Amino acid sequence: MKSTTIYDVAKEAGVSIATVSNAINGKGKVSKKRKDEIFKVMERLKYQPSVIASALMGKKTYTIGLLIPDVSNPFFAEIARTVEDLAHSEGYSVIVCSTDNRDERVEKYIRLLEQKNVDGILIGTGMENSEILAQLAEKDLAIVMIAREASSIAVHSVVTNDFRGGTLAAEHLLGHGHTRMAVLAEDMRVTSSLERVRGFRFGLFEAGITLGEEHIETCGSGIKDGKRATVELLRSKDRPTAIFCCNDLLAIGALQAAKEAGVRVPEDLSVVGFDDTILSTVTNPSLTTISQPMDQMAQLAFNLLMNPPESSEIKQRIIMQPELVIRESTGTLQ
Amino acid sequence: MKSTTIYDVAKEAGVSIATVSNAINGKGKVSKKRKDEIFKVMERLKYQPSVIASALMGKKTYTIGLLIPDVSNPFFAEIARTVEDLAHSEGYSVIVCSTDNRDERVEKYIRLLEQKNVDGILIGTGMENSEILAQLAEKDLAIVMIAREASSIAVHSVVTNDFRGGTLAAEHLLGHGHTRMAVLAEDMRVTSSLERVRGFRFGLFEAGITLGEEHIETCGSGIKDGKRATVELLRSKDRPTAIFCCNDLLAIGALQAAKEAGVRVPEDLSVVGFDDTILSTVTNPSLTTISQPMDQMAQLAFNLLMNPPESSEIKQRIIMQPELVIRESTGTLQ
DNA sequence: CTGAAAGCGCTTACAG
DNA sequence: CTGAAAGCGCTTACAG
Repeated sequence: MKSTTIYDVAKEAGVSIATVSNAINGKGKVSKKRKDEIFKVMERLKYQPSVIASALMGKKTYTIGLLIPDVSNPFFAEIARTVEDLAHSEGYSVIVCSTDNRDERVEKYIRLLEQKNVDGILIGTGMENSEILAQLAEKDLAIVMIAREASSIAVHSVVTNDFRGGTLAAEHLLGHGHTRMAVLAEDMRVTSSLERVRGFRFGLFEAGITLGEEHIETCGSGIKDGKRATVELLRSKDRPTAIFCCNDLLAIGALQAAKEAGVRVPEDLSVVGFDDTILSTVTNPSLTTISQPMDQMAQLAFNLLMNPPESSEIKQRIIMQPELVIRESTGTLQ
Repeated sequence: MKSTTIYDVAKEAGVSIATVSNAINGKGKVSKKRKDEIFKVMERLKYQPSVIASALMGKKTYTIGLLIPDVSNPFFAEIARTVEDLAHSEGYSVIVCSTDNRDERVEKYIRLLEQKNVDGILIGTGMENSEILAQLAEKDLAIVMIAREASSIAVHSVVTNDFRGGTLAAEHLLGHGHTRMAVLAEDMRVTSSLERVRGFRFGLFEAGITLGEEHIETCGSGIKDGKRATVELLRSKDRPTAIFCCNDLLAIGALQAAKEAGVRVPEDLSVVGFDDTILSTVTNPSLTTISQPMDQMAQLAFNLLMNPPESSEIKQRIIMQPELVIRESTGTLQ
């Protein structure tokens, strides 16, 4: 069943398609009477303008792309939801793209999004090779990075002060008297993770404690990875009394490893996560973690995407402050 | 910067745009030599065909819509990821639509998807008013329901035997000697929840136990809802010794309520969830739950969407079997 | 095997 | 205020 087109309503209303188009878009001048007539016909015929056709004429597609490592990771699922709601309220749809932080996927997705003429891309994924981004930045496609750094490429970005987040974690742990600590870092592609580690290290450094390379475990970013790495740590002779994990998933893995090893949290081991996802409220003990103001970040990023600043040469970089959320997984050694 | 069009490559290759189009689509006959030439030019010019333009000619948009209650709910986030991967591997993008099970949202999203000419819609959301669906079913848009029933409307669907799932939960709990049980049901819009309750009831009935209406709490579908309802239940005089929750989120709420009330799980109270999301592995105690073969379901639903059976009059209804996953939240009363 | 031409459903100057 | 016409970037018969 062919759907009704602008021709159908034009014929039905006894006007030209140009007039119908003008009426719909509030362009040109159309007499009130004609306009009412047209709208009545549109209603009767259940006419819905084709986004495809109007996009072909250089109008928007009312679609944006959201690149994230993985929607099934609660942190990104929450971002996706927020972005989706914002977009929806402005008539946009969002195409979700899980990249697993893999360059081929990033590249393939971006190409797909370009072919579909999306109006903008929100990038919250890490990537090895920023060439892809560099190429993108040269086209006139709107791009905003969210919760990730765009090393050296000129794009707008909304990020959390990850360094500060790491330092917050360090200070909290130091406050509980810990001195032998370890870090679970995500893999090198995610720049935010690196910053967190740096910040953590800096916090310890300020307190006169050095965190050796051997106490930084670079693992994946899932629960299993965190568990595996923690099993290692707990086995070592100078076992740490506290672990800072660069995301909540890793922290949960740490919790599980501790439980299996009979190590009590927080009595024998403190664990700090990052992101403050729903998961951190669900574990037992619940997770002390560093939170980012995700809703605000999504809001700002979306706005930047839709209404880029006039002077397009200057790229904005909005930095949000993280917060320490104290729950049950941290405490003083007993 | 205008992107390169088929005209650019045609001119560059010294052929007509028709020939370029044919070469790309493998239509008509184009001599090997010309074809090679054309592809070389395309590469050089970094030509990417416009999906928009070809969609306007009645071709596919290579985009599908996924309607779910909420991407930030891990169960649906996992579905979204699976669907996304399947779609992506066939060159499709997926527009994720979180409906909160609210009709206005469902309606608005569907309209949006129609205007964008998506090639199909996967529906995993509940809705009060099936009229929307009925209207949709009349158009020639491909639709498949996943993990939700389409009451009385003729559409393809891939569902879990929710009734059986409820019964499995009942049998498991009965096996541990429980007799005073309660149910946390999601709200009425989600038909799957109703089936689960019915199945649970049936299981008890077969064992000669009647589950009164007063032991069925209809709440929302989030953690908070589950917690609130459980607080109520634990307060009642003939407090239940086991609770069957229609999803994992509710079950987690139950766990939290129990913890706060000093009720031990599973010693004093058993809790069974549904869905087997990542959350169920993360709680402490971890959650006994009923799992659905989500990957398979997504796979089947996607196939049905892309390759609907010939005789389009007959709608398929694929039913998957749920499984009991025993973890730590259930046991014999002590 | 290849190209000229029509058309998909819109929007946008441009006349009137 | 309103309409005829061109054009967006493709695909598809139809000739040759």
